[in-house]
Amino acid sequence: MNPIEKMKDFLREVIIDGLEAAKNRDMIKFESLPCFAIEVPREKEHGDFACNVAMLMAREARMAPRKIAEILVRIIADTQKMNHINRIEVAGPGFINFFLSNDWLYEVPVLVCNMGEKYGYNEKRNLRVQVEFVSANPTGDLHMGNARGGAIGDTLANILQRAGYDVEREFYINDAGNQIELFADSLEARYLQLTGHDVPFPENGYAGKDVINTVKNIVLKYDKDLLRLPAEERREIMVEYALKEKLNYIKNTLENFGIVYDVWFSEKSLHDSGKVDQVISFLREKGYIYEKEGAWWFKSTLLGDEKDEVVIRANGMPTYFAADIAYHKDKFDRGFDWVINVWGADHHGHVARMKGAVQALGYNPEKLDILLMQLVRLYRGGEAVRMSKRTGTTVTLDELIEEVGKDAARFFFAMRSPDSHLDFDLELAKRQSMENPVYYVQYAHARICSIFRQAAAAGIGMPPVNEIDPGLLKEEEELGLLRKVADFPEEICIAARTLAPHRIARYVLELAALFHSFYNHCRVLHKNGGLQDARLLLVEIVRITIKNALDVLGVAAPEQM
RNA sequence: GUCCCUGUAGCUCAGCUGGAUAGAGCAACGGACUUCUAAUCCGUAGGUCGGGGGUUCGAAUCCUCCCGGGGACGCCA
Repeated sequence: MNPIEKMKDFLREVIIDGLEAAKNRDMIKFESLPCFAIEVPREKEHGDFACNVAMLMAREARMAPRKIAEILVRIIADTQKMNHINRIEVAGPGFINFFLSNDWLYEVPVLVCNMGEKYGYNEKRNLRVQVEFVSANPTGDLHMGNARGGAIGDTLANILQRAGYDVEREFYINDAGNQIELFADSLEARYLQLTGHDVPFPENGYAGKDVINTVKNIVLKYDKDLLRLPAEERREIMVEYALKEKLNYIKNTLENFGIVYDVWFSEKSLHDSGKVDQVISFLREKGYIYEKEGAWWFKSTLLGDEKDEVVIRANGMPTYFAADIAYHKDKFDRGFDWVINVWGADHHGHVARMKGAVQALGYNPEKLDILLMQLVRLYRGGEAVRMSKRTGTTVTLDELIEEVGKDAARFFFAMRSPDSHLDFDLELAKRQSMENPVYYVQYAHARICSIFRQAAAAGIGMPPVNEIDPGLLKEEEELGLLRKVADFPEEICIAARTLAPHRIARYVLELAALFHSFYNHCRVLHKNGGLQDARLLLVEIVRITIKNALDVLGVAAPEQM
């Protein structure tokens, strides 16, 4: 399933057996084994895998690290059968470097071919994880921050699925609270304006043209009929209409961006069902809620936060935070083993009290991970563009997809660490295609497809895998590709563990680079039948891996460019 | 003022739970197409990892203090 992990486990066993043997012979003294690492050295001269155990044991064993390593290496060489291992050496401050024979790499093609589009998936863990992301306000267009959140969240969800988790994608709909009131005010003002009344627009209202368009649709549907209704009723009808339209728009746009959710969760439903009230009562009974200046406060300072937070306003209305507590209770009640929220960094102040609330509710706050993503700053030809729904001066996700393309946009967002502040220059992204490395990767895939087209045209087909001898692949470029392909499942695991979607973008770039290099150095189609078959097999597994990695990123793998 | 992120090659960024001589792309310069797509490859050059101190066998990575950039600190979400 995971060639790298398999090999690491094997070496780990070899080392532990060796250490036990040394202990039994009184050659190295130690009580317990340290938590040592088997890692892949950066330098090729340092072997295929390296181990730091000797350095970690030096203190307890009262022995120089190199000395420990030398004893261990000798014992391993004596007692182990040394299958897979060509040689072991001690290097640097006490690293033990393993040089493997290539036979383990030659097992990779069969594995990849058999797994096909499933290559990259690890064993099931029987753990359910929920990823909530984007959760944009349904009062406006999707902006660049939502785009980044979408790319990061969806890619992360894909990674977790392949790491063996059962994943659900969720969008939290903020269809309640103050902003909806403000949304209603904005709709009301626009409606009255469009039907010939001279009314002022609310100061902090949603001034974007998208709201005007929505109200134009309302006018098309109802004409001036709504004027005859009481304001409250009119507002209700308009909000319902507008939310429906907006959500529809959000859903469609995100689908165009390659994102499909399992669950759309309504904040309003938490209020309507009484779950917000219930959770506040619960916390009140537990002593986490107190009254001050007419409002009810959550005592988050008890749980490590800097300041307490209002949950029920003096006017009796619950805050967004109150609903969010109920929402997270609901998440854990649904039985998720791991809950991940992708939030913009502007919400970071909310993290500590959210975790505190989860703890107060009696759940393990470590099961909640909040992935903060730094904000996107948008530029157009070097000039900063302010992103605000209210002022309406923003580039929407639709426009981004239209201008830059889904694949380039998703790759671009996924390529960078969530922690990096992202300056996105639209002019640059459009003009300089070389700065969209997505083409580089897609081109590798298309090139491989082209080889198979050429082969087919010449009547050449790839024999069944078990009739091919991968051992004929001996060039440095070939071995490097095998090795890189073998890395993929492990790369997925690391990306999942560290919540680092950008690792996959970098991985597939490196894989594509190795392929392009191979392509320029080795011919696939030539006279020698055996080597030709082996190389066809090699590029086939590279193609599968590129395709699968691009799938993780939500980027298409074209067969022709 | 407090908190979060960030500072690595000219530019944009990697660097996994501390590991060996800090990497990639773009830009620059020099090469490679009668041969499976040159949207490619090969080579050269480019660094005080913002700065000081500390922790240890070992620090770009961890701690601390400064300096610079972004963001958050509301009975908004």
